[in-house]
Amino acid sequence: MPELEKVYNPVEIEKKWTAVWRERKVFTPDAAAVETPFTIVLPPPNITGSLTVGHALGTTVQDLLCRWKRMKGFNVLWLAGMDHAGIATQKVVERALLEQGIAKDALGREKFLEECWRWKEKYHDRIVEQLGAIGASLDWTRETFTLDPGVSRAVREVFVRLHRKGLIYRDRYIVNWCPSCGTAISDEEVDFVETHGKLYYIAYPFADGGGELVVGTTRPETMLGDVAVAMHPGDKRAAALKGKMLDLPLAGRTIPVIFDEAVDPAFGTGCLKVTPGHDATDFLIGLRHKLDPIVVIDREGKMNAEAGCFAGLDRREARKQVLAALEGQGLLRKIDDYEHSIGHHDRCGTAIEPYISRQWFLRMKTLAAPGIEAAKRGEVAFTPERWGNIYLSWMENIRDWCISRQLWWGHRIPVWYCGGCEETIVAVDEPASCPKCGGTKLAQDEDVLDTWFSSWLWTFSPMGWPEKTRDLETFHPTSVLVTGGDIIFFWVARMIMASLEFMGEIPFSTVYITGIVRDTKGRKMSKSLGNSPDPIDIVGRAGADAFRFTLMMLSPPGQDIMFDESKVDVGKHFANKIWNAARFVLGQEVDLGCAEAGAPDAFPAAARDAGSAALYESIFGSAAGPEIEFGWEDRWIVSRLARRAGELEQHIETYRFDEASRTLYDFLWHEYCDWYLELSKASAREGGARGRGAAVTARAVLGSSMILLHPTMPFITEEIWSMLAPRRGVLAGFHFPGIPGRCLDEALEADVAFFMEIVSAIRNLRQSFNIPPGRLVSAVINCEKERLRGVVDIEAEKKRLGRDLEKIARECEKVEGRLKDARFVEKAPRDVVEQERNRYNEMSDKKRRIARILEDLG
RNA sequence: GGGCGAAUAGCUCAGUUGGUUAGAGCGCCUGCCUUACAAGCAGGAGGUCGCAGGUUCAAGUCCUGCUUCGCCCA
Repeated sequence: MPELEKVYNPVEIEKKWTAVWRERKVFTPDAAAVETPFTIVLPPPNITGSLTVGHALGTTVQDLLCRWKRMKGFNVLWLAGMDHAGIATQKVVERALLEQGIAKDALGREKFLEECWRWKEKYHDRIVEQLGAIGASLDWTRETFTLDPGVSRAVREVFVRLHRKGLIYRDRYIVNWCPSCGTAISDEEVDFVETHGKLYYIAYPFADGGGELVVGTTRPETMLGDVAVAMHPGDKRAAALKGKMLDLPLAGRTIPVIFDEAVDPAFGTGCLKVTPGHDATDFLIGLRHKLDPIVVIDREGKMNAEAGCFAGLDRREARKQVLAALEGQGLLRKIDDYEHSIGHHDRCGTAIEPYISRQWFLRMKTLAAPGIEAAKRGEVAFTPERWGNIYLSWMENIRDWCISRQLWWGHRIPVWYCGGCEETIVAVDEPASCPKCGGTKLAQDEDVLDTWFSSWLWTFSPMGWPEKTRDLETFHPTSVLVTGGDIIFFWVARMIMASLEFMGEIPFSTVYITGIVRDTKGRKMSKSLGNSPDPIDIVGRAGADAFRFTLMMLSPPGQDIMFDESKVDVGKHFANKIWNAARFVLGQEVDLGCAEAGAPDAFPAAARDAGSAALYESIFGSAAGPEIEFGWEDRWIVSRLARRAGELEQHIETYRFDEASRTLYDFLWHEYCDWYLELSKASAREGGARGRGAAVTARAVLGSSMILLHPTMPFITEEIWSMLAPRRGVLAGFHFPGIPGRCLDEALEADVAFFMEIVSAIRNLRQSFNIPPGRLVSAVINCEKERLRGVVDIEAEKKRLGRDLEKIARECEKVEGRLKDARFVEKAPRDVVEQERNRYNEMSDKKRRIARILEDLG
């Protein structure tokens, strides 16, 4: 037996097993295998940077499920991959280049893309390293990148099919425009930020000279693009104002007064300036009233020629100058403080500019319908359930998806325009010539697709779709999707729609939504904030197992986690505890006979009936030598093991990873180490048949614990397993039949629980009577005061017992009152009443005992 | 404005369909280097479960209202 370090040192051990697993290809499933498949696709991390603690949480959950299922005998595929993350990556590469003094536009599209690919390689390798460090049992042989040719082909295929169906269209429309990134973005990419702003009241004089209308606006600079002033048709002033024209100040134009239901009569003065070029609501009003938009702000957020003397100004500067000009003309009536939400680009924080431009859109309503049905029928279930409602409410109010982006990094839109006849050609592969005029001057659309337009195919595009592959047949639909609630709209909902549309089946049956990992200030841990420790550093300091265990223990479903690295100590201590238990068990010098090889027949039948021997056989293949005898404590711990194993299974199957880790922790630390191993030391000292019984049990229970714990703490369990059962192969690939049900012994467990209570009581007395730990005491405690005087602080003891007595008397009264209440006896279930009676008897007994001791103490 | 989540020990959190004296880890106090583990062992202190009502034989748990914090949607 090798000498084991006193303190568990994970670094070398983790490195070793990572290599062994890779070498043995434990995590690469065979699509042709007959076992039931279990599939998870890794939410492809963005290659913008390295992973955060939040990723570590999601990865651990997935790994736990995969390892659990693998040991249960499933054919497990956990698919690895990464996302090109269009706008996010383009942004970081742009910034990195700028730091070297290189502008993106000066570099040109080709060169810039080369830079992006270089970036991708670097962070790809980093992420692979990180995932490996936390023990992810991913299948890297099937690894996919969202810009891989196969995926790209799938993306184009999808675009063409949707276009053919009439679901993809191109239109000039008002979109969310990021002036800083210079691209359109989808509604989902806009974050609304509550802002202290102003509401400006501006007077628009009537063109015929009589009076004025005052409009309230938060964006005075857009007035230069006003085309009307709108009021609610029910407004009292409506009749009088019909057909009236207004002079638009600063612009030298006249605009009509119009009436539209969309105006909120209670807001401001009830008069709304209509600016279709720069507001989504106004755009729709403009359409309804056939008013052409006037655009006054350009794509960079500067005023254009339409803005007259304000042309060239930044939109913020323009606001100041417009207000000053209005003030000068005496038209600025009032300024109120005003709290409102302003949309910002979620990637760069720039205030969004509603902007009219020609973009590609995807009609979502028809795609959403089957996705809504699937969730309502329960074919796709969310955990925790409430996320299902969030998904449904979004799906039911779904809007068209703007899928084109004015970026370089991404899937180029598969559309070509003919220079000869202006024909638009939508095709999977680049056409050689125009099918209409035969011209060869074809130019591909300059834009790329939204990143999510490739990730929404993620459950099937990496498996080779649109080809009918063996992988697709075996592993689709996938089993569980593990991800954060923040990308339900971006990703989860769209995957459900894509899979139903193109595969004709759901992408996954369960969506497990993890909590969000926050720092101690409550901020989400993110790359951009830079407030997440690198998982690799935590692993380096505490070990992957400790980190994983802590994450699982800290994450009740649906709750965010306030993470602080000091919390990992729980896991670190636990790993050390396990290590030392193993050190103790493996160090016991007991002759186990044919510990691993040899015939099980060598066992006496009686011994084989005992749970621990049966267990030993089931794990190690055969059992110890002929002479073996088990004690009650052996049967007890085996019974506890069986019970805990059942609880664990229950918890994992219901995604209660916090409960699962607690179960393992309590069992191993308290039941196995604190009670069982301590009890078994006496039997071990006895030696002989009894000693062997204890040793076999200690090993068997440790062995099964390693199996049960492996999905949570893969490295340390693998290491201990390799010492415990060196000929049984790697634990990661071990199929475990489960703990035999006959190991359970309820009566024995109850007896031992009682025994434990007595032992605790004696320890308590011992401590309060200051009896040295080394001294053996008789279990019959004599409380005659004369003998105790001098040894015991009698006053302190009396005080303590007095408190106990008070508490128990109070409780006793409560129970008594309950039992005397006829309504309780009549209405409460029989067993509850019975239980209360027993409690009453027990407590009044205890009350008498304490009172007697107090009396004895004087 | 609508929806959702949270409020339990000094700190971070459990407490699944209402039913023993509300638990854990950390921190704190006391005693122990008991030959697996001081990252440990044994014992202990500490909570009117955010507030106010209600339902019930019985409420941390269910209902209503309110307060504070956080998130999502408009």
